[in-house]
Parts: sequence; structure tokens; C-alpha cells
Amino acid sequence: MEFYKQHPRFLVAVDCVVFGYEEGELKLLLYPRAFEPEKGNWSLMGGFVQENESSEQAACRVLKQTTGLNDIFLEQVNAFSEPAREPSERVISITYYALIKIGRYKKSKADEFGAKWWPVNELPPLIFDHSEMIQQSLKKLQQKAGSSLVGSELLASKFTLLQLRKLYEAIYQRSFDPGNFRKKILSLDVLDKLDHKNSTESKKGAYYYKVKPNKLEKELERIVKY
Amino acid sequence: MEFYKQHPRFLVAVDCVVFGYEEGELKLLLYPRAFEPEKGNWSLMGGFVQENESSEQAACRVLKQTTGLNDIFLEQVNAFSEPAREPSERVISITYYALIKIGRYKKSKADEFGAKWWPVNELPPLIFDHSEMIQQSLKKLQQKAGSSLVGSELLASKFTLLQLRKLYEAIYQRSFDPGNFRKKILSLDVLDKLDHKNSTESKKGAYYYKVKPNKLEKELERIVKY
DNA sequence: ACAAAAGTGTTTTCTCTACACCCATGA
DNA sequence: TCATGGGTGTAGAGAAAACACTTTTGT
Repeated sequence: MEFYKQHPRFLVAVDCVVFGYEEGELKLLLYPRAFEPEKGNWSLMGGFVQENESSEQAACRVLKQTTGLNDIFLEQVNAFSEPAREPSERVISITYYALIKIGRYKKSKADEFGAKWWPVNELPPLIFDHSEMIQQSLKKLQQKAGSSLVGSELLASKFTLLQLRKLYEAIYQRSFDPGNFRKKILSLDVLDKLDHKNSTESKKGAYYYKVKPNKLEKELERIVKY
Repeated sequence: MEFYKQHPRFLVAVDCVVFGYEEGELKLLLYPRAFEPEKGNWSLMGGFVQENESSEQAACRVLKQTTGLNDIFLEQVNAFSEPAREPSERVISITYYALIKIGRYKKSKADEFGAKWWPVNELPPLIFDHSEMIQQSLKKLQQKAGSSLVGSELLASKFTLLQLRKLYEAIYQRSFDPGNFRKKILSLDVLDKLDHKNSTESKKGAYYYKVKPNKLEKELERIVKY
């Protein structure tokens, strides 16, 4: 017991890299920082871990406060602990990335904080080590997208294979052959074809699919090499 | 500035999952815990992060203290932050895994702490969430071994392809076809064949190889699917 | 002589990729 | 009718897996 006492204690924060998908682009939700230092500069949304919550719970709380959403997909990326990573005071930050459906999130909430969605390849300068956090998060997202299907987290509950392919092209920043992508995805046997079509994006109309309920959690064979 | 003050501060620890390889088995270095709670029960080696060091530096320091070694390969695994993960006091722990050459480490150092090497599939019961830390570390090690060559971190500086294959079999807990493994590894073009043989493990004798100096850091194409 | 690993070669299978081609339909 | 995406099929390249076979040498 005595042993614990002699060691220093630290502020522990969570920073959330919030990915969304809109208009064929992968986007990130950024905020102008509300307090000094670096007040007004663009930042990930973060907060401090409290006494009776885990860092995961802290990240959920921050996301609830800033987007109004519960039940968001979250994955831990990395802990950043350089003593000088924040100039004014030492803070150890645990980074999470989140996947949200832009259509669902509460604009009113985010507006309180002056939030703005930024395309991932047109980001403004960011405070501290937040750019590094985003780099690592994108890499993790690519890994996840390669070994499981991220469609259900970022798209509406039903989607066409064109929408899914465009999403993957945005995540990997490259194009995929339409026919091959279709065959690869369908061969995974995780999608149910619905009986109605989306006719807004093509003349012929494309069938909607949704993720099979019991396949949501399953780790799949590789979808995309990374 | 005021903003920072109102938030709680936490003890932040590092726990090290130390992998070694000996007698054809992947092993882990464990210690009987030196203080209450759970004194005497098996544990990963850990320590608390200090004021002027990062968690990486803390992990290096712990490894230096317990194995006598510098320049150890280290990779962050995950931060564990459940409020009740240690029953007596809240500690947030950042887990690292390390790869060391058992032949090199200082037995005297480890003996001070009562350390013992355990085969990964014959581990004793462990304190707190240390089993979970090990599970995640092994998964990370498999990923690393799949996309780069871990031979130089766990084997002596020169090694035969048999030794390398046995190491991979230990890491993945499965066997590899000797001929295919040889061809796959050599096709990566990261090994230099030496001009002398090891004759202790076969009648014919197998040439030693070592990692090409400039290829140490390179990310490779997939070696093993995982 | 035999066993066991070293080392090489071949065959089969499978996946990835490129690309051709027809379909359906709104403009 | 023409352009566009929907959807299917196929041929070739390349990797992975299975396995045959020859070499070498200590016992």
C-alpha cells in the first residue's frame, strides 16, 4: 500500500478521432479548442478520465456530449505519453477512433462546440500531436476494414454495393474494380440482399443489402490487403 | 489552466510482456509479485511511470532493471483502465510487449526478483488482468511476425532456417512446410547466407544466415497470414 | 544401411486482377 | 440512342500449399 503512495499521478485524457462518411468522402469531426493553450485552434474532441470510469467510458461520454450519440463503434488506438506533448501541463492521452453515421448525429450538439467535418485529405493544422493520432487511427481503420466489414458502422443500415465500394475507396484512398469488389464482398457471405432497389444513383437501380445480423461481430478473411 | 485543475489524477503503470525463445518454445518471463495485494502470485513485470519519462521510457527502465538489457524491441499493446482492475487502488496500466534473446539476459538481475521463464501454453494463474494482457500481446506479436521478420530479436545474431522455422511454429502454434517456409523467407531477400554451417542440429549441417543490416527496419510483404 | 534434416523442384490449387460483355433505364 | 452503373463470366498472372526427390552425414 505504502508502495503506491510514492509515485506521481497524472491527468489522463481521451482524444477521439471521429470518422464519418458523406458525399463520397471520409471525414473527420474537428473542434476549435475551447481553452488555453492553443484556444481556437483545431483539435480532436477530448476529455479527462474521471474517477469512476474507464477510458472507454470516458470516450463514450465525450462522444455522447459532442455528437449526441450512444452505441458508437470505438477502438483504442494508442496511448501518448511524452512528457512534453502538451506544453502547459503533463497529460497522458489515450486515443480512440470512432465510426459514426453522419446522418444520425445531432448537429445541435456539435454546433455548441463549433464542430466541423473535414475531409481526411484536406485537414487543417492541428494542435499538439493530434495529427499523429489521426495518422495512426486511419491505419487502424484500414486494418479493421481489411479484416471485417465496416459498412454498417459508417453507412445507413441498408446500402448498395456501389455505396460500400465508394466507402472502401475513401478509406483506402484508391479505387477498386467494381466487378471484383462485388464478388469479393458477396463471397464473404455476410450480407443479405433485400428485395428493393435504390434507383437514385443509377438508371437500372441497385439492390440494397444489409449486414446479416449474426455476422456483425465475426472476424472475416481478408477483404483488402494492407 | 484552471480547467486542468479540477480533474482527477491517476497512477499510471507499465506492464511488460517479455517474450523469449528457448528449446523450441516461446516463453514468457514472469515474477512473483513483491508486495501486497496478491504478494507472491505470478505477475508481469511492471512499474510506475515517473514525472519526466514517457511510458516507453518507463517500460525500458523496467526491462533494464529486471533483465539487465538495453536496446530491447518494444511495442505498445493496449492501455487498461477499468476502475476496478486492481482492487486496492486505481491504476491505469499501459501494456508493452518485449522481445529478448534469452541467452543474453542477466540471470542475476532476474533472480533478485525470483523471475522464471514459462512456456506460453503452460502459464500459471496470473494476477489481475495480466492474462488478458498476454493474450493481446501474443496476437500483436503474431501480426508483427507476419509482416516483418522477428528472427533477429528472438534468436542469436546468426541462425539456421530450421531455427527460424521452429521459432515461427512456436509463435503461431502450428507447423510450416519446411520447403515452402525456406522459399518464402529467402524470397523476401532480407537474409545474408554466411559461409559456415551449424552441424549440431542435423547430420548434413545447415548454413547460418543473418539479417541484412539495412533490412532490419523494413516492413515486408506478408510472411504468414494471420 | 538408415534416419533425419538440408535443400531443390514440380504440380495443383486458389486468389487476385484485368477486362469483356450483356442488362436496364433515365435523359 | 446513348451513357451509366448493375451485374456476370472468363482468362492469365502469381502466390500458397502439398509433396516428391536428391544430398549429406552421424550413428
